[in-house]
Amino acid sequence: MQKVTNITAKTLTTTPRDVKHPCGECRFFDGGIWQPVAARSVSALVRGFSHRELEAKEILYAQDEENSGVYCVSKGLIALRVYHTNGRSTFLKLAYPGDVIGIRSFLRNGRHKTQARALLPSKVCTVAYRDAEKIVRANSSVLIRLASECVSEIDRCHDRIIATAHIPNKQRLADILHRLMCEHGKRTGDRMQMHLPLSRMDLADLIGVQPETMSRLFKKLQDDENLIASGRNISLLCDP
Amino acid sequence: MQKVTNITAKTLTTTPRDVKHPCGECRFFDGGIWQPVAARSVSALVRGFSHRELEAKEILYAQDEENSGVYCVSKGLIALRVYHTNGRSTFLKLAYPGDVIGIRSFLRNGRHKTQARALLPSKVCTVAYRDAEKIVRANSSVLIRLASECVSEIDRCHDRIIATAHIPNKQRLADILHRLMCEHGKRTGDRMQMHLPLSRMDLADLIGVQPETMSRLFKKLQDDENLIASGRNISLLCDP
DNA sequence: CATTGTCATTGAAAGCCGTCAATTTTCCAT
DNA sequence: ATGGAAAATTGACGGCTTTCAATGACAATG
Repeated sequence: MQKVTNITAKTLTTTPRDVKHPCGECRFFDGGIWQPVAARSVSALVRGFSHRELEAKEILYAQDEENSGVYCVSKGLIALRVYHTNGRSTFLKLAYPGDVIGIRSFLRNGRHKTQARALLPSKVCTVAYRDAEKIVRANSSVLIRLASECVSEIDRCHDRIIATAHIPNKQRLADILHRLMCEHGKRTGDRMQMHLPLSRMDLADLIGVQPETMSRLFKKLQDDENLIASGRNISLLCDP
Repeated sequence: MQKVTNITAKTLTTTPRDVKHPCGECRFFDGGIWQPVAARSVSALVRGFSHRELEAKEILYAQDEENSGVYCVSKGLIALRVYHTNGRSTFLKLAYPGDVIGIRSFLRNGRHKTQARALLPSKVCTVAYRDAEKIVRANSSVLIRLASECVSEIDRCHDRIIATAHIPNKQRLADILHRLMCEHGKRTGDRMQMHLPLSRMDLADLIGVQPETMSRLFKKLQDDENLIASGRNISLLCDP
C-alpha cells in the first residue's frame, strides 16, 4: 500500500492516503475553506463530500432544520432568509459562488436559523457534518479560515446596521441595484442591463420596508436616477 | 527543573512550567476564552497578560488603532461605537463583564473598526497580541471558543437587523431599557430604579434615530408605559 | 459668580413610511 | 393559449421621523 510515494497522487490515484482533493477542479479551490488541508484529511473530505444541483426556488436547507454540514456555493445564487412568527421575513444574505454558508449552525452544532433557497439554478458542494468536524479538529488552518469567514460576516452585518441607520432607503436600493448589476448585468452601449434575480418582495425584505414602499422607491429611482425598470428587467447608466 | 511533578502547580509555584493561570481568580474563569489551555501555554498567557483600570469616559482603544491583543471585560461597562466620516456615529455594542472584545481585529490582525470607551469605571484584562497569537496557535480549543464568540456576535447582529426592520422604535427603546434595568437596576417596592449608564445620544445611536426623536420616544414611554425618567435616573414597573 | 460648552428638550413644518383597499400585471399550470 | 393565483402597483390617509431653530438644564472652568 505505502511502498511507492506517488508524486502525482493529488491528481491520479484513489488509494485512501493519496486521493484527489474533491475541490481540486473548483475555481474557488485557492482561497477556499478546505485548502490547504493535511494529506491525511483528504480522504475524510472525499468521504463527506457531495454535490447538489438546485433549480431556482428549490430549498437547500430549511429554517430550524438540523445542520448537516458545511456548504459551499459553486454556481448560481442562494438567498438566506429568516421567517418570523408573525408571517414577515427578513432577507439576510445573498450567497454567491465561492461563499460558504451554514457555518454558524455548523460551529454551534445546532439548527439553521435561516432558510437557504436558490434564486437561480445553482450548484452547492457539501461536506457532511461528521467529516467536516473531523477535518476541522485535525486542521486548525481550516478552523482559522472558518473564523475569518465569521469575522467577515460580522463586518457585513455591521455595514448593514450602519447603512440602515444612516443611509436613506432610496440610496440603499440604488446601491443594491448597482451591486447586483455588477454581478448579473451585461453592458449594452453606455448602459448595463440585467434580469433581476430578486423579486420586489425580496428587495423589500432586504432593505426592511413594505412591498408598497419598494414600488414607490423604484418609481422615484426611475424619475431621479437613470434607471429603467420593467418587471425584472432592469437597466442602469454606467458609473460616471 | 523537571524532576518533581508538582500537583499543586496551578495555584502555588512560579516556575515557567508551573505558573498560576492569570485568570484563576476571575469570576469568569470557567466558560472564559483562556480556559482550558495547555499547561505549556500558561506561561505565555502570564507573559502577555495585563490589567487596566479605566475611569468612566476613558478610551480603551481608538477606532483605526492597531489591534494590540484580546480584551476581556472584568468589571464595569464598555461601549463599542463607530464614528463615520460625516460626523455621525453608531453604537454597536455594550460589553459587560465576561464579554471578550477586540476579537475581530485580533483574528484579522488589523485595525480596530470600533472605538471602545468605558461608560462606567471599568477593569479590562488584556492578553497581548504576540502571546495571544501563540496561545491560539498551540490550543485549538481556544480558537474554537473564539469562533463561538464570533458566531454569537453574528446572532446578535442578526437580531438587531431584524428588530430594526420589524419592531417600532418605541418598543425597541422599551426593550433596551428593560435589559439595562436587569443589569443596573435596584428593586424598590414594585419598581426598579437605576442610574442610566448611557446618555440620550448614546441611546439614539443605539436605536438609530436622532437625539430629538429619542427625547420624544422617552416622553411617549412616560405617557404610555410605566416609566418615570428624570435625567439619567430611570424607574420602571417590574414585569407583570 | 459669571461664563462657556455640552447635553437635552420643545415646537413647527415637511417628508417618508406603513396600512388598507382596490386594481393591474405577471407568472405558471392546465 | 387561457384561467387562476400570486406578485406588483396605485391612491388615500395617518403616524412617525427628520430637520431646523430656539430654548432650557447642567457641569466644568475661570
